[in-house]
Amino acid sequence: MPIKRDVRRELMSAAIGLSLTTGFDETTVDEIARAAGVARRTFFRYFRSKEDAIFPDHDACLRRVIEFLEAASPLRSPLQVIADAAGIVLDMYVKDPRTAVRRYELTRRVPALREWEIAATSRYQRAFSEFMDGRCREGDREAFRLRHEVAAAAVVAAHNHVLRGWLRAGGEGDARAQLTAAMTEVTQALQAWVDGRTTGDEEPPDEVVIVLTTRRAPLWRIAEEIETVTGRSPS
Amino acid sequence: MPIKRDVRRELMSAAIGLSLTTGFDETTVDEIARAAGVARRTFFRYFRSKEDAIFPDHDACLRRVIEFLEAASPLRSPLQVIADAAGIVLDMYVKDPRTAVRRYELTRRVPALREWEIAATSRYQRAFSEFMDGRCREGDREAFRLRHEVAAAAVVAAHNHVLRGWLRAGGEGDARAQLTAAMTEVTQALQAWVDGRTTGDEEPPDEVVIVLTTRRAPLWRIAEEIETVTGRSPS
DNA sequence: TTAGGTTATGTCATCGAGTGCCACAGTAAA
DNA sequence: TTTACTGTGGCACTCGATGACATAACCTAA
Repeated sequence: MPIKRDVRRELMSAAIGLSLTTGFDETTVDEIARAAGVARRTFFRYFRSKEDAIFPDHDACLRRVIEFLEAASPLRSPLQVIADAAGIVLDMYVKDPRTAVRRYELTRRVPALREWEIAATSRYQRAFSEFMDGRCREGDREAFRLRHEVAAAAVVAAHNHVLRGWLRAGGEGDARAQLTAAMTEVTQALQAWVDGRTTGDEEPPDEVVIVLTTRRAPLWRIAEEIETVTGRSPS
Repeated sequence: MPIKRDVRRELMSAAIGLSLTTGFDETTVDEIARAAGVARRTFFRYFRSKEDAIFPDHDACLRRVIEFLEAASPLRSPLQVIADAAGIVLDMYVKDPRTAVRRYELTRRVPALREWEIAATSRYQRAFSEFMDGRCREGDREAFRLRHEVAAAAVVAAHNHVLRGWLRAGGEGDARAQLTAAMTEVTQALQAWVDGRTTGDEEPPDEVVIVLTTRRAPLWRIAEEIETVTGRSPS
């Protein structure tokens, strides 16, 4: 039984390799197909375009991201969820550092590829933004859309920041840890605004008082309890 | 003396018009050129590609934005400066609402155009980010790059939010005022973090939620109740 | 095993975007 | 007028991308 060749993988590898040595524009689809041992027409059965062959995993990754978002618990903060979802994208790069770094070399040199990747990341951004819309109370949706779009853009920007740093370092270092750190910064900076806890007009922060009681308890009893706990009388 | 025709403008107009009626992919460069009364070869002397003919002003606008950034007073907050710079981009659309709306129709229908525009806006974003880097003390640059990239992404996202809203409304309404309002929100939410006044260590102010329940109630029931009352899920 | 169907691949033809090269016309300067 | 420059048209060519059709490989059921 002959081992089934991974034609798709071989085409991608040939596309990246030839583009790195000869240049992306200078490499024809014919050459890529021949290097992978298939016909030119077959190339276009695996990839929609020549650029597509350089980033073959974004489609599948986007699907995984959307699944992740849909499966996320409604109890979690939407901002935290999309910050986690960015980790799925990062993983796609991290799991094959060698290819990722080679690709990075290419995208730095070829504008067409840079724009292709920007378009790809914009799809994640859109998915993030729509997810946050969906997790929002319907009546608030319009009012919060700006915050959702900004939050999605911020998370994608933070992801790209970490990714580029890791790629510039040659694929060395703990990208996941760096992503976590970056996301912590971003979410802390944005969480309150995204949640609508700050309107920009800024009331002083309230203090949390948790009272455990029963529905039968009379009001004066609750007041008494709050007073002893907080040291002042509830207003 | 014959009035010199604005061939570039006529080509753009023909490209948008024909694409709206016949479809962008279905319209050939031949047809666009003929509609503008020039030869096919001339088209490519004015535009690098067919997509370029739909958005002919982004190149000049990006140059204006960069000039504005370089001319901005170093005394002003960089975040405020890029928020203002976004106004230059918005103005490009607003000064010709009719064309802007027609273009919007096109970008919604043609993925290639959507991606072209996303690539264009990413150039503004990059300019914003690099500007903030440049206005930063050299030693802080690395530490602040994440914040700069996030801030640039946030400003661009806010701009796009306002722009899309205005376009969906058919080019009616005071887009500039809406942009100012959106930028006020965004800058207030980000200013402290971008300036490094907060390190992200402190907690955002919490909101008071008082839950009256019984000790017997299961956790999911409480979560459900909080969600319906506050409109969002507890984290 | 064979027949029948499905899937992956190859061949061929065609369209159209984008580019290089050369020619020509109008215009301004010498 | 000659010279030089600029805008334009015509032509040919490459190559990305797609559709139509043929063929080979594989799987399944009888």
